Amino acid sequence: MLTERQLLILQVIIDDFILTAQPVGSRSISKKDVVTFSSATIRNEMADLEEMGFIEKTHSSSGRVPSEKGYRFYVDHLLSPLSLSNDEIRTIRDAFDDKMLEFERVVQKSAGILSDLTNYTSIILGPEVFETRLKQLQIVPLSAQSAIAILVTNTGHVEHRAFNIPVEILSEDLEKMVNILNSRLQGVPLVKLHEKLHTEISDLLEKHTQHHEKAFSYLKAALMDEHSTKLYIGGKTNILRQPEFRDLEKVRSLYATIEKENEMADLLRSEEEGIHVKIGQENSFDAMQNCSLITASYTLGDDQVGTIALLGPTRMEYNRMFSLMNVLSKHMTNTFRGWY
Amino acid sequence: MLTERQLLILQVIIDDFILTAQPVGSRSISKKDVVTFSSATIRNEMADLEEMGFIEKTHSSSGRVPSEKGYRFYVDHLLSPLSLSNDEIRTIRDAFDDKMLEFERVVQKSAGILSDLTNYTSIILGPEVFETRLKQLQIVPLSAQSAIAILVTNTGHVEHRAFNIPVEILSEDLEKMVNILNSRLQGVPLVKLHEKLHTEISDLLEKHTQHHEKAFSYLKAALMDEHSTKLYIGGKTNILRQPEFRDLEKVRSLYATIEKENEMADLLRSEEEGIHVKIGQENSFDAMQNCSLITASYTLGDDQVGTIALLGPTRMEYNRMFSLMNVLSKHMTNTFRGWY
DNA sequence: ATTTAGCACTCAGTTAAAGCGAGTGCTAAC
DNA sequence: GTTAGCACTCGCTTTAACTGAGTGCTAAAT
Repeated sequence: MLTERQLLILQVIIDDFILTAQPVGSRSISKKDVVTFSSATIRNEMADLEEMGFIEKTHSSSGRVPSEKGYRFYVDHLLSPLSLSNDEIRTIRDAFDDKMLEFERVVQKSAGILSDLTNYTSIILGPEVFETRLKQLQIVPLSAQSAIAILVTNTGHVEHRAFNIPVEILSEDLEKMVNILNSRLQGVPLVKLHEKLHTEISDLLEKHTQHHEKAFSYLKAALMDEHSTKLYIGGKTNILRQPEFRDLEKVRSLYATIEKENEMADLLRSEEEGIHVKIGQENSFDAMQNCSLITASYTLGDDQVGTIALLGPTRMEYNRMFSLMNVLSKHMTNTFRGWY
Repeated sequence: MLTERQLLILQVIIDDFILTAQPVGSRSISKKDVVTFSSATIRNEMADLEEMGFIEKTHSSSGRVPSEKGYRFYVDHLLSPLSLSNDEIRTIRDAFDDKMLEFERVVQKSAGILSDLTNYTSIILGPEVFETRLKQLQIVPLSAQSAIAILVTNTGHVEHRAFNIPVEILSEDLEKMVNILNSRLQGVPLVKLHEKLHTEISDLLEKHTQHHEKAFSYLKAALMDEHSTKLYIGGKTNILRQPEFRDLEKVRSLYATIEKENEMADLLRSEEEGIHVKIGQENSFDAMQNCSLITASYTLGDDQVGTIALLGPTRMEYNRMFSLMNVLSKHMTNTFRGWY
């Protein structure tokens, strides 16, 4: 177990390193006024802390740098909650002040705020689509040969897709069909739309002419695209600000990782509710070796959970980040509350 | 005026530098088998070319590097048209093979292809919205208090916006209003929508109850957002591949410039039809000092003109880029042909 | 038994000097 | 007009010396 003094020293080292990104030496620790003992004593303690694996040297005669184990301990035990500055509070409040009524806008804005306030890269994952249901289907004819199918969900999400109208189909037929589909499919969860379409199709075909078959297949193709959960990313170029990413190769590989939308989404999805951190190696991706990923959950409606995440170097201002993400996720949840 | 030999030497220097990014020396030029004369002769000629401002030294005893004037001359007079490789042709053809019916998709895909094929950053500007007209307005009620306004244009573009329904308004009223608006506004150019709304408003108010006023103002707010021409950017991170952007500060400032959507859009908009290059200083932005911007126009419908652009270091493979952008813009124009 | 002062040692980083090599400009011969 | 030859330039790379922040260890002080 760590003594009080070791705890203090570890805290000072990590705080200092987070601020300066420079290895911390015994002398600079002894200069802090919370520290009353000499640099020699600190050196002894540091040797112990190093043996226990909380800190490391970058070379034999360098100051100490937190190890991942050190960060983990820091996050778990040494984090003093930090209250946000007035500026930060104001920024967030103002952003949520003007009534936003669309999920996309809220999320986009949140991602922007988070990355601006932190200088890291923010990633927001929408909630699972399990619960999203079809609200209405609409067809807007553009010309004799083409039309746009518009799909509106109960969450206010709108998807649309242009498609060709086979020549033999009249616009009244199309309209009739949409009416039927609407009456049958309203309230159906999007994920079940495909299967439902298949079961409904037989009814429709019996009742109507063969022309419907073709129009229907077109319409289906138009609507059955991906309803995948999208990732919203903010402050991508902030990565370039971090001294640990001086190396372009690292930046490149990190970008490559972030851009794998599916894998990123899976990663975020797998997080539990509440605020969590994955430090360095705890992240599965190689390119994230020197990164920490802080995740927090927000709630949309009663039970749909989404994730906001912050990607930065392991040397992050964890306590400020925690406060920020906490406040932001609450704002998001509040904004969404009672929407559906 | 330049002699044949000087032209040849200039050509070889620029071709070589484009390939290697290294200053080109007289000896390496003399080794090419199109070159029959000795390095000493070449040195003399290079001295002349330098005096005329077509090439430069990076230091007193270095090989030569093309100056911006050199690039300009090269682009204007020395460019041998290059036919694309089969791979490139296939990539483009395949991409345009599956019938895309939405402007956004086509443009997004084109930007992707262009940046993938070139390893530079592609920027595509949509056509002016002058001609875009309202096709249909629709309201989908989500709940008693909220609804989504959907606006479809004759170009198949869909915009939507959620808005609150004031308590005193019934959904029938809303519906009635949308019907009226549709009958009045169909075919109105989007840019005139705002003014038109103001002239129509008096009619409406006379004919109907005061409640409409409030609903109308909400609806108006929902629809009157920006219909600004969007920029589609592809291969942003390709910038990092270029050796001239080893310096993170340059990358940062270039990103900052690109992300100023409005200024970028203005820049592209100001280009004339056809293919053009702006080399280095010819670009107004400071951050683009070492960059060239190649622009090409495409046509949508009969007269709406948009711009595709390629941003890279001045040391670009101009001839390949010209061919690519030529082919791509034609493909785009073809795809759009007869849509509206 | 801790704590601390003192000192030898380590090592990244900086500076300075030396050597290398790609390239030039000039001159004199072809 | 062209070319071979040669002295010269200058960015790079290597090597060596120096600096300074920092360590570990020992012995004295508390």
